[in-house]
Amino acid sequence: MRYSQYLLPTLKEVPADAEVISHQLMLRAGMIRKVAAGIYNYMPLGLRSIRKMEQIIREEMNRAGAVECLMPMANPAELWQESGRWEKYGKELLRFKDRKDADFCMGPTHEEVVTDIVRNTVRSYRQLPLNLYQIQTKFRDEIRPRFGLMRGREFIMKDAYSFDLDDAGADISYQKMYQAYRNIFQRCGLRFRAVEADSGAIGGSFSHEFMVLAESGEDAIVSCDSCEYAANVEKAEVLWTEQEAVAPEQELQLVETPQQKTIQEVAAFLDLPAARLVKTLILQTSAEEVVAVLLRGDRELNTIKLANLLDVDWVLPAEEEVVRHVTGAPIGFAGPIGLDARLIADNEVRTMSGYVVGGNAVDRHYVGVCHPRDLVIDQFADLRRAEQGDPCPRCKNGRFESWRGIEVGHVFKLGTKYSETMAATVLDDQGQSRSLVMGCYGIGVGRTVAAAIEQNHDEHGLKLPLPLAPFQVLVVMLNPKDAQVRQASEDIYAQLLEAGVEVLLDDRDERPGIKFKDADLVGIPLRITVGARGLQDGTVELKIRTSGEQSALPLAEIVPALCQRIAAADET
RNA sequence: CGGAGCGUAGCGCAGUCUGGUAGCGCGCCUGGUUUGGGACCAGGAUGUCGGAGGUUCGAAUCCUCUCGCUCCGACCA
Repeated sequence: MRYSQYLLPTLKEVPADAEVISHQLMLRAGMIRKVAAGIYNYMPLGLRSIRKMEQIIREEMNRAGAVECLMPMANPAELWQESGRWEKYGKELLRFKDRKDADFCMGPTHEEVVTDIVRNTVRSYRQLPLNLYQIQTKFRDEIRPRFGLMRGREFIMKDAYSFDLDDAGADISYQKMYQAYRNIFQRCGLRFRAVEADSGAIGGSFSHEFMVLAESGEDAIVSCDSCEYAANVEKAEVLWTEQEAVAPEQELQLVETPQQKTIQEVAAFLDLPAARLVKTLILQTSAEEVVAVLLRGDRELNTIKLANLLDVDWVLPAEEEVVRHVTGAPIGFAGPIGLDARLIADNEVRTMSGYVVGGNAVDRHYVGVCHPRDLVIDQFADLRRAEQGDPCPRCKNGRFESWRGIEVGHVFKLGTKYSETMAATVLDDQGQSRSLVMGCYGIGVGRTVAAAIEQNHDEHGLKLPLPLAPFQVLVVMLNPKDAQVRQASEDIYAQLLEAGVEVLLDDRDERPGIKFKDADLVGIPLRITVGARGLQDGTVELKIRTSGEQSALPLAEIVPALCQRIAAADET
């Protein structure tokens, strides 16, 4: 491709509404342009990277035995009503009517449609297992789209759905996808972790998220420094080992703590570490129950663990009135003694004694608190958020490291949720009708490219790894008016094209500085500079974008050298 | 949906408090000089000041409504 004929609108300045680096760079490098909130044009350069990503996914999915198809973006309401999600999905589902006033939605995911395909076409267990996937544009009317392609409303996603006769088969399908995903992200040259995840409202027994490690990630994850265990902090278990309760040594005392509300304030006022305090969180659940949770003062509640424990959809901090009602005091002095609510404590509180809690009265706290002497705790459970340094719940030797991650893929074992409600059954070898056991597997295509940029850039621009780079080679024709330079550049360009290399020739009539700056910004991995200076002694310059390494090579050697590098990268 | 902020040239912004008929940098166009890291000189084009209504002799500026966008939070198979 010739730059002079291409559309590659680079920006010198950082667009004001781009927050994260990948968004800024994708705009500046002319890869994407915003059309509306969370909706983007994929400009020629951006599309090339997207296509590269898609191709890697396609190859690995096919290799894993999945079959590509393409489902419609416009989904009829009937299918969604049948699964019950027409009502449940809420405003994120973009709904519209056709000319006959029939209800439709833009597909945010395709369980319903794919289940419909399979129930209409698959009758026998002999047709199983089946894994159908598509690479397609999805629409979710996100409350808050942000970060460019990272969280758009319209976005390209690869979604796959597996169908098996039984659980054992579904587990095999799941493992295949898990491995395919590892291959995909490895081939992209990304640093990532596959983490255990909360399976959320969709239910199901297992679920892994594929997280690209990046500071700007929206998810917090922990991984063991000595074994394979890694998990989203929403899910990460906290190891608790049975210990003898420490005998109470102190007497219960109610002390004055004027104006001391927060854990930090109370700890400082009493001159105790926060770990000697126990905080009492008053929470409301979606089942309209009020519960009190006890946690060591320096810990944080994992609300998902609590919601799962209580089997409710959500828990939220109670409103001020509710807190006043159950504690008899304003926010900041809640304590478990004499409290009118169910008391649940984190495991860690089991062996604590002689601690400090709120007094359920203004400016009062109890010190020297011990259970069960002073209060009765209804239940103990793993409720706190895992932290860096916590011992690993699997191998018990390692410690947690913590990371920020960008969720680029998710594999789920779905079970029979959709096949049952939508009557997707096959006959087994006994002639019995059985509900299919499903799995679903998503990869955010644009998000993965964005994540790759988060992980691969410097102050000058993109440093995309070769497999995702829009072009493999950039030939910079320094002065197109110099006949020799033009001829040499054209020769190299023609030879690279001939060799099947993806090459961009910068034949613009621009000053060298502009060409170099754009080259760094766009970040094509291999850059050849053809200038009068080098040609004098028959050489051109090769610069590797990622390493910065530069070398002068004789004209005759440059094309073979490039081909060799590209071939070498393909093998890894 | 709660909180905060922003809409002025293609992009980044000033001007708004204190009303007087719109400006800067980059980019763009023309000519010339330049050509290995975002050149220089000369000339030029570009705006319903997000929209509607109001106040006023006069509104980018004040008031009301509205639309869009961004950030924080909640939310997120």
